[in-house]
Amino acid sequence: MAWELKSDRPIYTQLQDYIKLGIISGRYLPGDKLPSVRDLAEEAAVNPNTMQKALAELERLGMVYTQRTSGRFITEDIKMIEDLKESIAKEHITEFFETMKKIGFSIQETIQMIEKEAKELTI
Amino acid sequence: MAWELKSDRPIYTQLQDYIKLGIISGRYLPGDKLPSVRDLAEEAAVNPNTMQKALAELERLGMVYTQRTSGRFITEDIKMIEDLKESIAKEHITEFFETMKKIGFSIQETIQMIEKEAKELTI
Amino acid sequence: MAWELKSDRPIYTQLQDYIKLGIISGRYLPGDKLPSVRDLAEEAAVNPNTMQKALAELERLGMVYTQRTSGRFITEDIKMIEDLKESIAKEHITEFFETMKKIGFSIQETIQMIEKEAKELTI
Amino acid sequence: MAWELKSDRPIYTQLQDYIKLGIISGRYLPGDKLPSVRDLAEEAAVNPNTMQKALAELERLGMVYTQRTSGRFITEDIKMIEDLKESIAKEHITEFFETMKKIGFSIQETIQMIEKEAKELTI
DNA sequence: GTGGTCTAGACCACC
DNA sequence: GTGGTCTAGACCACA
Repeated sequence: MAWELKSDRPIYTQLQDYIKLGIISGRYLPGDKLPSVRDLAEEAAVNPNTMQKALAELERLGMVYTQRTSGRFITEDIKMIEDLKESIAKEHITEFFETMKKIGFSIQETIQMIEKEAKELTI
Repeated sequence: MAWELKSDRPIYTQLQDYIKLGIISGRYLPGDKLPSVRDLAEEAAVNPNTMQKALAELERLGMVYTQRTSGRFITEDIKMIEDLKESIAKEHITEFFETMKKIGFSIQETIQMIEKEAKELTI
Repeated sequence: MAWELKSDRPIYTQLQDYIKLGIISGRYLPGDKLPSVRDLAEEAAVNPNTMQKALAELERLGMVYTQRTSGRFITEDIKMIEDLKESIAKEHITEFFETMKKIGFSIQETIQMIEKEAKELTI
Repeated sequence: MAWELKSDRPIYTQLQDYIKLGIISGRYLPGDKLPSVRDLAEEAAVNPNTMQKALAELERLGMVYTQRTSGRFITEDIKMIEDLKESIAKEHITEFFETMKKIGFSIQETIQMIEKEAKELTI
């Protein structure tokens, strides 16, 4: 994983985003066991407390759950994962449309360009 | 103008991007006079030398040209502006596709989602 | 090295010319490491920023390349060096013909004089 | 005439060079009357005293002579003019060879290049 | 008042 | 120690 952390946003929210991405992209599968907080923290080069905070938040959201003594696991609620995937995608889509609008393209023009670009990418 | 400058990338490149955006979005029209280096620097809250560096680079690219003692002007080469607009749009499209791919959507799925989203936005 | 800097032309362009001369004359060989910006600046008795500006321009032209943290190196593109050598020589030749023309010698007369002078110099 | 004066060499010597050039290039003909010191000074945008100094030196060299009450005239000693022309040309030729040597060309190579260039210029 | 250049001095990331 | 960036402040030519 990348673990590229920027300084203009709280670290723990970025950690959350990376883990969420791991879940929705299928790298972490439903029911899988997550690495330990300590291992994840080391991997991301952050303080374990920061990673702990990120995971606690994800747990509050129901994305992961803890089994005492045996570790943290990815939720098995597939619908929740699908919903998260969709909502994150929508965020990026909205942001993308806004960027294109700033450049000077309407939604229609953006659609046209993206379809054209898609054809070139899938040749 | 926004002039939101982050610290994870050289400021002068960000200034370039903002000015490029101003040109391709039509806020600065071909042949228009740009504010003076000093004014732009004050507006962006950076050192005049930094703004100067950004503008010198844009000049090298042909996006602006200088009339000594009277100021800097936006290029009147409309094709160049259109090309820049398109290349910047393509960059964002490519980046967008990559982001969606990370989330777990193929190009085809992304297209479908974006068309669906576009319909909702244009209702 | 000479580093004789005049005040009727930007210093950084003169620095560029000196370094170019060093490259085409073979004093700096392809792939050689240049002295550090600071050392070159001290040697030429200019501000490091000025030397940096000169080198950045040479880098843009492809005459030198940078390996971050380890230094700047002369291009290994021998053809580029040969081309530069030739173009600089042509500039001087053209300028020389113009000077001779001002004095009142045609190109043919200049050729004759220079051949005569060459014979005397090579006796 | 150009009258481009640099600050890295005494002005009056540069004025001498310009006038010498005028003489050897035939713009001022043997026996011609020179403009007045005042007019020449105004034309060159220098102090009349400076121009006076330049002319006095040329007079000492015999390049010009003064007829009281009627002004300064170009020498009618054609041989002197020819000699001057030749010596100035030789200076430039010598300097040119040195420049080419710095670039990395021998006298022979320089001759070859200059003959080649001359052909292109006289096409 | 405009852009352009230069200096001095500082801080940063990288290895 | 390396290149890279940034700021502050100064001076210049030009019209």
